[in-house]
Amino acid sequence: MAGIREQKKIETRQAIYTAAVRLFADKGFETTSIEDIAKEAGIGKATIYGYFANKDEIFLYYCDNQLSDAFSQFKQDSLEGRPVLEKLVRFFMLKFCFVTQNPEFGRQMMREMIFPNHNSPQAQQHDQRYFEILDSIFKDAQDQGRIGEGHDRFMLSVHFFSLYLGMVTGWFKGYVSKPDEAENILRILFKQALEGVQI
Amino acid sequence: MAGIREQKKIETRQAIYTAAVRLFADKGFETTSIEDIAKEAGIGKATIYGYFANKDEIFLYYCDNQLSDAFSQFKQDSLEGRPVLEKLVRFFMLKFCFVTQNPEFGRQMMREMIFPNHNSPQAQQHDQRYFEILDSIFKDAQDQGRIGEGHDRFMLSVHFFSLYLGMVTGWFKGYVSKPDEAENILRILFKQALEGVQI
DNA sequence: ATTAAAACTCGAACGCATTCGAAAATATTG
DNA sequence: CAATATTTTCGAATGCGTTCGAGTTTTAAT
Repeated sequence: MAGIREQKKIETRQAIYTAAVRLFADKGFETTSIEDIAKEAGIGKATIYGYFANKDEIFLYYCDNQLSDAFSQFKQDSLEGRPVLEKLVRFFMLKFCFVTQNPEFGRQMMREMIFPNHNSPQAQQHDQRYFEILDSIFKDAQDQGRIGEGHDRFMLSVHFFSLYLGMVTGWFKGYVSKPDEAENILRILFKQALEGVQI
Repeated sequence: MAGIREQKKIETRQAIYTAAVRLFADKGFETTSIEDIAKEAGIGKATIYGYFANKDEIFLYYCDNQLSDAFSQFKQDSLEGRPVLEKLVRFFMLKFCFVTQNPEFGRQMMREMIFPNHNSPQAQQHDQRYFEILDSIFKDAQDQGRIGEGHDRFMLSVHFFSLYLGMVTGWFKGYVSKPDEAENILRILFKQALEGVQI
């Protein structure tokens, strides 16, 4: 009988995941232990390691799902004719929402995504989807003659992503405290990048 | 007798620090336990917590010392008449050296400095010194009429620091593998920022 | 010099992520 | 339907960072 095992594997993974999400949301990441998750999911704690490599990966899986939702929401957003600046700000602020909703989650996520301890294929895949969206924004802009064709689109993506990163750092360090302020800083930085600062 | 205690405090702190540096350099950060450090320093492990709040702080203290050296070296460097681009690249590549010398150290440092778990005054102080140097670079540039006076110097600092951050991320994610490449990417990004990408 | 307060020390204990290893569940083969 | 191989499970054990608390040393006050 093929399938009894496969069926259970899927169910168990899902059970772990939903238990984890519930607890993370309820008590936070650091204060939720693997044993808590196991108990909530009704299994032994060692079993979890048959489904996720470590605690961080459960968390990353969650982040990835959340952000995927945000990304697809962005695609549906009709920003067709809007200026590049507007599109970029909108895109990154969408991502930033996730960070502000639960600061502890956000920091943990950034740490894992930006300076990962375990370089998982998960994260790499996430990056790719990320940069695809940015690429499409810049492609439109180049087609419309708003941005020079000579600029490598990947480098443009890296540039604006970096600026976002810098702003988020400021947020976690307490230099930026309100979301409005965050958006404003993003706008200033993006404008600098678009217009240049040199005379 | 005033001083017996103060004297010992300084000695003990130094002993912990040198033991930690020796072991970190020898075996790496994660594989060096607090107990190892205590043994090497000839004290009990709980004693360490009277001198450093946690393991990360010992490490940050080390990073801070290393980078302070690099910074003062930079000031002495005679880049007087050179273009802003050159100064900036030189400054950040100096910092990047530290990252490349021991990748594990570098990642750990970035994690703690950019998305700190414990927001220590240590790190804040470090940031400040950091931005002071950038500020002086931009001040010179504005004085020489190379960069518009209208640009807030702090925002300029944030901008270029962000670009550095983005490059380092690429390094840890494996998209950038050689230091030469790193410098090149930095150049491209900095040029984009200086000249702008908009038409 | 005596003594009470304060600071320091360190082995034991705690909580937690992760690994081990033997037992149980399922699949595969003859 | 055995009998054997493979996977999955989970309590126990490991290792580590950090905290506790009792004992010790130094300081301050009389």
